[in-house]
Amino acid sequence: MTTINDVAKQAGVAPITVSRVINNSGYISQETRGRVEQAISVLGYVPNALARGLRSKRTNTLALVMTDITNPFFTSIARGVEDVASESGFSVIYCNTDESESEEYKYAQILAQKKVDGIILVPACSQSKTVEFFQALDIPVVLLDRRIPEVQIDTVRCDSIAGAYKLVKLLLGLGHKRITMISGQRGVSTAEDRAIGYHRAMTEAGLEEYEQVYFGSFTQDSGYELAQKALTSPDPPTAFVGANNFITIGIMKALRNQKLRVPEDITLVGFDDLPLPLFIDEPFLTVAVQPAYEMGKKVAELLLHRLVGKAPDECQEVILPIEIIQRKSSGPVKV
Amino acid sequence: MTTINDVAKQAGVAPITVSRVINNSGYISQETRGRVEQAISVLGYVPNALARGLRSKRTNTLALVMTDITNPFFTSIARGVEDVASESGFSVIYCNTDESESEEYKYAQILAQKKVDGIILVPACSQSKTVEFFQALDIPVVLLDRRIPEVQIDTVRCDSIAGAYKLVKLLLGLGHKRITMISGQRGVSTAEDRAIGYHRAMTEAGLEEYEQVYFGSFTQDSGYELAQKALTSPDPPTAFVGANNFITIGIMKALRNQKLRVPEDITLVGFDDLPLPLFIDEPFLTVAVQPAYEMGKKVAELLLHRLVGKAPDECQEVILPIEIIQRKSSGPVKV
DNA sequence: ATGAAAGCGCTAACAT
DNA sequence: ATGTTAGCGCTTTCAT
Repeated sequence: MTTINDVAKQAGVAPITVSRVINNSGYISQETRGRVEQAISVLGYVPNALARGLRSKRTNTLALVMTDITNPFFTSIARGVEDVASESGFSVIYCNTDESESEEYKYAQILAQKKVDGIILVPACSQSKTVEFFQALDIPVVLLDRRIPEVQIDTVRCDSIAGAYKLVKLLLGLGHKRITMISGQRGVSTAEDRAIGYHRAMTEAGLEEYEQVYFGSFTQDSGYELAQKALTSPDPPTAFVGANNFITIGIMKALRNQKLRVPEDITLVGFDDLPLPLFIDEPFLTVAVQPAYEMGKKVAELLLHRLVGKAPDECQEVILPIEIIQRKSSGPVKV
Repeated sequence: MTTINDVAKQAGVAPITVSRVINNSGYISQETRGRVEQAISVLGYVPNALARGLRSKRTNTLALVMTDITNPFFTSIARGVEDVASESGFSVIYCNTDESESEEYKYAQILAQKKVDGIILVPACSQSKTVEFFQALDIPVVLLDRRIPEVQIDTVRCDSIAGAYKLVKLLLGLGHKRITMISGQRGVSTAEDRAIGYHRAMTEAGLEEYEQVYFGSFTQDSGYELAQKALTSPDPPTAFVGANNFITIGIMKALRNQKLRVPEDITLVGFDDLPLPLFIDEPFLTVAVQPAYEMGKKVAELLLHRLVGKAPDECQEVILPIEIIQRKSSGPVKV
């Protein structure tokens, strides 16, 4: 294996000079730089990141720990993170926890061992000890998408309460009263907050008696099952709100299954769009859209600022806007 | 930061003894092991993977370099790789090249620097110098999904020629003659092979004069544009074959755009299914399905065997079966 | 069953 | 503008 010493000999300089060339640090004469670059190229030298990291205590690596890498919402986020990180010379390690605390813990161990410089975490649940684990090791962490109450930590997310509130308001405006929300896991802030926003809108409209929220998980299967349950209840809803894209698709399937047409027979709205490349039909769902790519960019920027000490001491909470896109799936209540 | 030396002092042993405990290597008395584990727990010690890798020359890390991480086909592959790797104590670094040779080169540099133990590569093109780059550095590489001619290297893929052949045979059996294939990039084996399989079936049927293959890229946009072109040609096809899932969706959109119903007005088949969670409609496309998850498992197994020297010296080519799933989208030719 | 010494490849700190 | 020295945290090698 070619090392920095081999390059140094080949170029007739000291190893530290080679180091300065490959790091663009310190003063190097044009002439010396040329000789070193020549030697690097001749020998096919590739710096050893392990040695660099061990010595310098920086790996130029971030980690993005997500709960579901198959969800296009997170894929878009990942692109945003990657774009910003790579522009600053950082690489990104992607980890998928599948909403499991134990998987999250497993990755926390690995990432701590690998000495990544910073971590972007979508916590699997609010009780997660992962943040404290990293903070104890002095590894900067930033939360993404979901908040954890009672912990001082940088967070980039959207206002799920407001998003759900607006979505339900829209339904109320269409005359709906029996509105059912199908949400994600209890103990996950986005699932809880969207239920809170729903509750707020319903209460304001004096419709407490019609309130119906099901908690499950952010998957199609869960959405399907809970929608089935709601549909077979004594007083089935005239409108559904899905707390994320997969749940909403699950609800859609349940509706199809019951031969209910959207929006002719029943109304359906949800959180998070699906990207165009995956649609065969024209997009027709009325949705609350979170700016996933921008969330990824923003969270990476925030973390990178932290790393170079450019961020203010107190922790920041960045709330990005949710946009309601009204399409065909939301119709007036049928009588 | 807590190091192995701190743990050693705390436990009253030598650092090497701590090393043996955390690596489960060599002989350790139960009593010593207990004291060391106790010390590790008390101090919250996390081993430094950089130091370990630097010294031991193994990082227990694989890389999976893909061309499009947003494609569910690759997401499934990634799961297969992850499952096998993690079972063997390896972690996986995921890289997305977006079909770009220069991105591929960029990641090659990073991965070589990080000293990953082995690499699974979906080459962006057949002329890629990436394989030689890694081989020169003695880093094991295995190709996935796409082959590179004239290079001796382990490969796990499906038989695209046979898959396309079967798909076209099916169309011929339905009475179609004017069959158009929309394929991916020239110079990518899957794009070329699927065109070859098409050609073979058409030739066998004596339909050379009807042959029409468009090369573009494996994206929805490309599929859309090329399908538009084909539809506005003097002699438009009665059936389309999309060379991957995104292309097929693009074709579908072009058909919608022309108010053509599938399969009543025109037939559409393609490669690679879309996973159920993303479907709102019941799946209705007739497709040639590659066993993505198994491909991922298989390629990871092959690479891990290479790493421990369990694989035979000569390189292996594993060809997994393609399954044709016939659904509603393929109908008889309209007269 | 345990330990001592050395060194992996690099860069921080301090010269010159 | 370039070099010397030392050491990051660990495991290999060789002892005992």
